[in-house]
Amino acid sequence: MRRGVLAVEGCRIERLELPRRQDVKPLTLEPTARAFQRRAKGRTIERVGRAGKRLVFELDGGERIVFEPRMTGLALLTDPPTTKHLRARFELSGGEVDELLLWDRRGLGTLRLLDEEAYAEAVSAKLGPDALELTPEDLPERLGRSRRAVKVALLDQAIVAGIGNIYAAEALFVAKVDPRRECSDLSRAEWRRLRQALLDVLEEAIRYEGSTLGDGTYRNALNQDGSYQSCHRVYARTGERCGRKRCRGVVERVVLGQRATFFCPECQG
DNA sequence: CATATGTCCTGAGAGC
DNA sequence: TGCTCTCAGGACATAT
Repeated sequence: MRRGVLAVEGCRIERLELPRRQDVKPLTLEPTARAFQRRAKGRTIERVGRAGKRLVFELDGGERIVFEPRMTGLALLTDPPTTKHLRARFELSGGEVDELLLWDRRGLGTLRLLDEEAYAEAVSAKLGPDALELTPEDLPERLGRSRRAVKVALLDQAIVAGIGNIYAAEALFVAKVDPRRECSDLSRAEWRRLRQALLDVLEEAIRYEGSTLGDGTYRNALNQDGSYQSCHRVYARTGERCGRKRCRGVVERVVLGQRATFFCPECQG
Protein backbone atom coordinates (compact mmCIF):
# COMPACT_ATOMS: atom_id res chain seq x y z
CA MET A 1 0.00 0.00 0.00
CA ARG A 2 2.84 2.35 0.86
CA ARG A 3 4.61 1.75 -2.45
CA GLY A 4 1.46 2.55 -4.38
CA VAL A 5 1.21 6.06 -2.99
CA LEU A 6 4.90 7.02 -2.94
CA ALA A 7 4.12 9.53 -5.68
CA VAL A 8 2.60 11.88 -3.09
CA GLU A 9 6.07 12.53 -1.68
CA GLY A 10 6.96 16.15 -2.32
CA CYS A 11 3.33 17.21 -2.76
CA ARG A 12 1.78 20.06 -0.85
CA ILE A 13 -1.64 19.62 0.74
CA GLU A 14 -3.88 22.35 -0.62
CA ARG A 15 -7.07 21.13 0.95
CA LEU A 16 -8.52 18.20 2.82
CA GLU A 17 -12.08 17.17 2.04
CA LEU A 18 -13.87 14.92 4.49
CA PRO A 19 -17.07 13.81 2.76
CA ARG A 20 -19.93 12.90 5.06
CA ARG A 21 -23.08 10.98 4.29
CA GLN A 22 -25.88 10.15 6.61
CA ASP A 23 -26.02 6.55 5.40
CA VAL A 24 -22.46 5.77 6.51
CA LYS A 25 -20.78 6.44 9.80
CA PRO A 26 -18.19 9.22 9.62
CA LEU A 27 -14.48 8.43 9.59
CA THR A 28 -12.85 8.22 13.00
CA LEU A 29 -10.67 11.32 13.11
CA GLU A 30 -8.17 12.81 15.53
CA PRO A 31 -8.24 15.70 16.10
CA THR A 32 -11.67 16.92 14.97
CA ALA A 33 -12.30 17.74 11.31
CA ARG A 34 -11.74 21.50 11.49
CA ALA A 35 -8.52 21.27 13.45
CA PHE A 36 -7.26 18.49 11.20
CA GLN A 37 -7.97 20.49 8.06
CA ARG A 38 -6.35 23.61 9.48
CA ARG A 39 -3.19 21.83 10.59
CA ALA A 40 -2.80 19.82 7.36
CA LYS A 41 -3.36 22.69 4.96
CA GLY A 42 -0.21 24.02 3.33
CA ARG A 43 1.98 21.23 4.65
CA THR A 44 4.27 19.29 2.33
CA ILE A 45 4.35 15.51 2.48
CA GLU A 46 8.07 14.92 2.77
CA ARG A 47 8.00 11.18 3.06
CA VAL A 48 5.55 8.28 3.01
CA GLY A 49 6.46 5.80 5.70
CA ARG A 50 4.93 2.84 7.39
CA ALA A 51 4.48 1.70 10.98
CA GLY A 52 3.37 -1.91 10.87
CA LYS A 53 0.10 -1.86 8.94
CA ARG A 54 -0.31 1.88 9.28
CA LEU A 55 0.57 4.35 6.57
CA VAL A 56 2.51 7.38 7.82
CA PHE A 57 2.68 10.67 5.93
CA GLU A 58 5.55 12.72 7.36
CA LEU A 59 4.90 16.43 6.98
CA ASP A 60 7.27 19.36 6.98
CA GLY A 61 7.32 20.68 10.52
CA GLY A 62 7.47 17.21 12.06
CA GLU A 63 3.80 16.31 12.32
CA ARG A 64 2.55 13.06 10.85
CA ILE A 65 -0.72 11.90 9.34
CA VAL A 66 -1.36 8.27 10.25
CA PHE A 67 -3.88 6.23 8.25
CA GLU A 68 -4.88 2.92 9.80
CA PRO A 69 -6.89 1.01 7.18
CA ARG A 70 -7.95 -1.97 9.34
CA MET A 71 -9.99 -4.45 7.30
CA THR A 72 -11.22 -2.49 4.32
CA GLY A 73 -9.33 0.80 4.12
CA LEU A 74 -7.47 1.83 0.96
CA ALA A 75 -5.20 4.65 -0.09
CA LEU A 76 -5.68 5.52 -3.75
CA LEU A 77 -4.41 7.84 -6.46
CA THR A 78 -7.38 7.15 -8.75
CA ASP A 79 -11.12 6.69 -8.46
CA PRO A 80 -12.15 4.41 -5.57
CA PRO A 81 -14.30 1.26 -5.83
CA THR A 82 -17.40 3.23 -4.71
CA THR A 83 -17.97 6.92 -4.07
CA LYS A 84 -20.18 6.11 -1.12
CA HIS A 85 -17.27 4.99 1.04
CA LEU A 86 -14.80 7.70 0.13
CA ARG A 87 -13.65 8.99 3.53
CA ALA A 88 -11.06 11.64 2.71
CA ARG A 89 -9.67 13.48 -0.28
CA PHE A 90 -6.37 15.36 -0.09
CA GLU A 91 -6.06 17.91 -2.85
CA LEU A 92 -2.36 18.16 -3.74
CA SER A 93 -0.09 20.48 -5.70
CA GLY A 94 3.52 20.78 -6.75
CA GLY A 95 4.24 17.08 -7.23
CA GLU A 96 3.56 14.10 -9.45
CA VAL A 97 -0.08 13.60 -8.49
CA ASP A 98 -2.94 15.94 -7.67
CA GLU A 99 -4.95 13.95 -5.16
CA LEU A 100 -4.78 11.24 -2.56
CA LEU A 101 -7.96 9.41 -1.63
CA LEU A 102 -8.73 7.39 1.46
CA TRP A 103 -11.54 4.90 1.06
CA ASP A 104 -12.97 2.50 3.63
CA ARG A 105 -16.02 0.31 3.10
CA ARG A 106 -16.61 -0.83 6.66
CA GLY A 107 -15.27 2.31 8.23
CA LEU A 108 -13.30 0.63 10.98
CA GLY A 109 -10.19 2.56 10.00
CA THR A 110 -8.86 5.75 11.55
CA LEU A 111 -7.05 8.87 10.45
CA ARG A 112 -4.90 10.82 12.90
CA LEU A 113 -2.68 13.86 12.75
CA LEU A 114 -0.05 13.62 15.47
CA ASP A 115 2.89 15.71 16.60
CA GLU A 116 6.17 13.94 17.33
CA GLU A 117 5.40 13.33 20.96
CA ALA A 118 1.92 11.97 20.33
CA TYR A 119 3.27 9.77 17.53
CA ALA A 120 5.95 8.27 19.74
CA GLU A 121 3.40 7.57 22.44
CA ALA A 122 0.41 6.40 20.39
CA VAL A 123 2.14 4.61 17.52
CA SER A 124 5.85 3.77 17.97
CA ALA A 125 5.56 2.66 21.59
CA LYS A 126 2.70 0.29 20.82
CA LEU A 127 4.38 -1.69 18.07
CA GLY A 128 6.93 -4.47 18.21
CA PRO A 129 9.74 -4.81 15.66
CA ASP A 130 8.61 -4.75 12.04
CA ALA A 131 7.91 -8.17 10.57
CA LEU A 132 10.21 -7.50 7.61
CA GLU A 133 13.08 -6.70 9.95
CA LEU A 134 12.75 -9.54 12.40
CA THR A 135 16.05 -10.80 13.77
CA PRO A 136 16.41 -14.52 14.47
CA GLU A 137 16.16 -13.80 18.20
CA ASP A 138 13.05 -11.59 18.17
CA LEU A 139 10.39 -14.30 18.14
CA PRO A 140 11.88 -16.70 20.72
CA GLU A 141 12.83 -13.79 22.97
CA ARG A 142 9.39 -12.25 22.90
CA LEU A 143 7.26 -15.38 22.83
CA GLY A 144 9.37 -18.17 24.20
CA ARG A 145 7.50 -18.19 27.51
CA SER A 146 4.05 -17.22 26.26
CA ARG A 147 1.16 -19.63 26.70
CA ARG A 148 -0.79 -18.21 23.81
CA ALA A 149 -1.45 -20.06 20.57
CA VAL A 150 1.35 -19.07 18.21
CA LYS A 151 -1.05 -17.78 15.54
CA VAL A 152 -2.80 -15.49 18.01
CA ALA A 153 0.56 -14.13 19.18
CA LEU A 154 1.69 -13.39 15.62
CA LEU A 155 -1.32 -11.11 15.17
CA ASP A 156 -0.42 -9.10 18.29
CA GLN A 157 1.12 -5.92 16.89
CA ALA A 158 2.96 -5.25 20.15
CA ILE A 159 4.91 -8.47 19.59
CA VAL A 160 5.58 -8.07 15.86
CA ALA A 161 4.21 -5.27 13.71
CA GLY A 162 2.73 -5.88 10.29
CA ILE A 163 1.40 -9.43 10.29
CA GLY A 164 -2.26 -9.89 9.38
CA ASN A 165 -4.61 -12.83 9.38
CA ILE A 166 -3.84 -14.12 5.89
CA TYR A 167 -0.09 -13.95 6.19
CA ALA A 168 0.02 -15.47 9.67
CA ALA A 169 -1.78 -18.53 8.30
CA GLU A 170 0.36 -18.74 5.18
CA ALA A 171 3.66 -18.37 7.05
CA LEU A 172 2.69 -21.01 9.62
CA PHE A 173 1.94 -23.39 6.78
CA VAL A 174 5.25 -22.69 5.05
CA ALA A 175 7.09 -23.15 8.35
CA LYS A 176 5.15 -26.38 9.06
CA VAL A 177 3.95 -25.13 12.44
CA ASP A 178 0.45 -25.85 13.74
CA PRO A 179 -1.24 -22.48 14.46
CA ARG A 180 -2.79 -23.88 17.63
CA ARG A 181 0.55 -24.73 19.23
CA GLU A 182 1.43 -22.96 22.46
CA CYS A 183 4.34 -20.56 21.88
CA SER A 184 6.35 -21.97 24.76
CA ASP A 185 6.32 -25.38 23.07
CA LEU A 186 8.08 -24.27 19.89
CA SER A 187 11.68 -25.32 19.36
CA ARG A 188 14.47 -23.01 18.24
CA ALA A 189 14.35 -24.63 14.84
CA GLU A 190 10.63 -23.91 14.55
CA TRP A 191 11.06 -20.25 15.51
CA ARG A 192 13.81 -20.02 12.92
CA ARG A 193 11.63 -21.56 10.22
CA LEU A 194 8.75 -19.30 11.20
CA ARG A 195 10.82 -16.15 10.93
CA GLN A 196 12.09 -17.14 7.50
CA ALA A 197 8.59 -18.08 6.36
CA LEU A 198 7.22 -14.71 7.49
CA LEU A 199 9.91 -12.84 5.57
CA ASP A 200 9.39 -14.96 2.45
CA VAL A 201 5.59 -14.82 2.50
CA LEU A 202 5.40 -11.08 3.18
CA GLU A 203 7.97 -10.19 0.54
CA GLU A 204 6.23 -12.36 -2.01
CA ALA A 205 2.82 -10.92 -1.13
CA ILE A 206 4.18 -7.39 -1.53
CA ARG A 207 5.53 -8.28 -4.99
CA TYR A 208 2.09 -9.61 -5.94
CA GLU A 209 0.45 -6.45 -4.55
CA GLY A 210 -1.52 -8.21 -1.86
CA SER A 211 -4.58 -10.42 -1.83
CA THR A 212 -7.89 -9.36 -3.32
CA LEU A 213 -10.45 -11.63 -1.69
CA GLY A 214 -13.85 -12.61 -3.05
CA ASP A 215 -15.56 -9.42 -1.91
CA GLY A 216 -12.92 -7.26 -3.58
CA THR A 217 -11.66 -5.73 -0.35
CA TYR A 218 -8.01 -5.05 -0.96
CA ARG A 219 -6.88 -3.24 -4.12
CA ASN A 220 -3.74 -1.39 -5.08
CA ALA A 221 -3.42 2.40 -5.27
CA LEU A 222 -4.76 2.39 -8.83
CA ASN A 223 -7.86 0.43 -7.83
CA GLN A 224 -6.58 -2.79 -9.40
CA ASP A 225 -6.73 -6.29 -7.92
CA GLY A 226 -3.77 -7.78 -6.14
CA SER A 227 -2.85 -11.31 -7.19
CA TYR A 228 -1.40 -13.02 -4.13
CA GLN A 229 -4.74 -14.71 -3.44
CA SER A 230 -3.91 -17.24 -6.16
CA CYS A 231 -0.78 -18.17 -4.19
CA HIS A 232 -2.64 -18.84 -0.94
CA ARG A 233 -1.79 -22.32 0.26
CA VAL A 234 -4.34 -22.56 3.06
CA TYR A 235 -6.16 -19.25 3.57
CA ALA A 236 -9.85 -19.68 2.65
CA ARG A 237 -9.13 -23.13 1.21
CA THR A 238 -11.14 -25.19 3.68
CA GLY A 239 -11.73 -28.71 2.40
CA GLU A 240 -9.15 -28.51 -0.36
CA ARG A 241 -6.23 -30.88 -0.59
CA CYS A 242 -2.97 -29.72 0.94
CA GLY A 243 -0.64 -28.65 -1.86
CA ARG A 244 2.50 -30.06 -0.30
CA LYS A 245 4.09 -32.98 -2.13
CA ARG A 246 3.10 -36.36 -0.78
CA CYS A 247 0.86 -34.80 1.88
CA ARG A 248 -2.63 -36.33 1.91
CA GLY A 249 -4.01 -33.69 4.27
CA VAL A 250 -7.10 -31.53 3.77
CA VAL A 251 -7.17 -27.86 4.80
CA GLU A 252 -9.14 -27.22 7.99
CA ARG A 253 -10.65 -24.06 9.42
CA VAL A 254 -10.72 -23.33 13.15
CA VAL A 255 -11.25 -20.12 15.13
CA LEU A 256 -8.37 -18.81 17.21
CA GLY A 257 -8.61 -15.50 19.03
CA GLN A 258 -11.85 -14.68 17.20
CA ARG A 259 -10.18 -15.04 13.81
CA ALA A 260 -10.60 -17.68 11.14
CA THR A 261 -7.49 -19.84 10.95
CA PHE A 262 -6.61 -22.21 8.11
CA PHE A 263 -4.05 -24.97 8.23
CA CYS A 264 -3.18 -28.50 7.14
CA PRO A 265 -3.48 -30.82 10.13
CA GLU A 266 -1.24 -33.39 8.43
CA CYS A 267 1.94 -31.50 7.69
CA GLN A 268 1.75 -28.66 10.19
CA GLY A 269 2.95 -30.64 13.18
C1' DC B 1 1.22 -8.54 34.61
C1' DA B 2 -0.93 -11.84 30.55
C1' DT B 3 -4.73 -13.46 28.12
C1' DA B 4 -9.76 -13.72 26.62
C1' DT B 5 -14.01 -11.55 24.90
C1' DG B 6 -17.31 -8.04 23.06
C1' DT B 7 -17.75 -4.34 19.99
C1' DC B 8 -17.20 -1.05 16.38
C1' DC B 9 -19.24 -0.96 10.84
C1' DT B 10 -20.93 -2.24 6.06
C1' DG B 11 -21.92 -5.46 2.40
C1' DA B 12 -21.71 -10.03 0.10
C1' DG B 13 -23.20 -14.50 -0.24
C1' DA B 14 -25.57 -18.69 1.52
C1' DG B 15 -29.71 -20.77 2.86
C1' DC B 16 -34.55 -20.78 3.55
C1' DT C 1 -37.99 -11.95 -4.41
C1' DG C 2 -36.87 -11.06 0.40
C1' DC C 3 -35.60 -12.29 4.66
C1' DT C 4 -32.02 -13.88 8.17
C1' DC C 5 -27.62 -15.50 9.21
C1' DT C 6 -22.65 -15.65 8.94
C1' DC C 7 -18.58 -13.98 7.68
C1' DA C 8 -14.89 -10.58 6.62
C1' DG C 9 -6.18 -8.29 5.16
C1' DG C 10 -8.31 -5.35 12.75
C1' DA C 11 -7.65 -3.22 17.00
C1' DC C 12 -9.26 -1.59 21.28
C1' DA C 13 -11.66 -1.22 25.93
C1' DT C 14 -12.93 -3.90 29.38
C1' DA C 15 -13.19 -8.17 32.04
C1' DT C 16 -11.01 -12.16 34.20
